[in-house]
Amino acid sequence: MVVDQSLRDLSDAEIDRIFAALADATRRDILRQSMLHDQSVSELARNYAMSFAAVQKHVAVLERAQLVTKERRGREQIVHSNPAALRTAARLLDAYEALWRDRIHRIEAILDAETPQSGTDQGTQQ
Amino acid sequence: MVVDQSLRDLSDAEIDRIFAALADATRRDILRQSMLHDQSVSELARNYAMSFAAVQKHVAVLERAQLVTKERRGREQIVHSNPAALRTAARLLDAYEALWRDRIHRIEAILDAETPQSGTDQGTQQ
DNA sequence: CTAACCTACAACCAAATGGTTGTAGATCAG
DNA sequence: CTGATCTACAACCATTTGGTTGTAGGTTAG
Repeated sequence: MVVDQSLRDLSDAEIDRIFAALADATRRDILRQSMLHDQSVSELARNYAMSFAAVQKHVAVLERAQLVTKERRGREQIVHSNPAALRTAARLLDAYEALWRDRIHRIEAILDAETPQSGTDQGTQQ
Repeated sequence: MVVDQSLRDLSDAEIDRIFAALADATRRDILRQSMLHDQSVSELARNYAMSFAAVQKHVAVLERAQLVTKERRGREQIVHSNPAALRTAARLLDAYEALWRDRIHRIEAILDAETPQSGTDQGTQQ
């Protein structure tokens, strides 16, 4: 799958940017809003009790993390969400969870080796 | 499922802490190490080109995000990973992705309504 | 053209972050 | 007991972050 390859290509800095961008409730909401439907920066800004410039900065953070893209339309800048980056982050977390599952399996394997069954005993030390 | 409930219960601040904790390569590696097997803070610290105190702080960040827990064992503090918090984050990202899928479906529904079939042409203006 | 609107960006500020060093308390080994 | 080890925590520093206000330029409406 192509998804796996994109995971390999991710630099630490890129992953840093994605998670850092997600670590703010306002930005998560902006991302959510822009996933529901594309909106201009000023449309987005009206939803929040902060200045337009602050929202503009939040959008810039999401953009550097490639979670959204901007597209000029006349005097407006339309914010499009980019689900690919989001999916990348989700798959990365899945990979960490897989480590855990591997660990569980390793432990189970050890336990199996220590309690060799009832019949085929500890005779595999070659 | 219990997982869904835990998603509802998550405050913005808790989610902030989880993603912020993940937004640092050293912390992600500490998390990874502690998923492979439980280790003391000083064992973990030997892997990184920074002071023990710095690693201690990173572990504290992971702990506040509930991505790891610490357990005293004699003079050592053993770091255990907590896959539940990781899973929570992954499910949260899945929820965002679901928004996107809903949007696609909404658009498809609109397109279906506008092009009623291939046979019964543009005759639907009531 | 003029006014309103949308955006970009700089300058500034307070608070958080990521690192350091240093000090001190427990615990273990000999 | 003594010394080495593991941890906790404070103080400090540079940088980043999240907010503000202000200025300026491009675009649209009337």
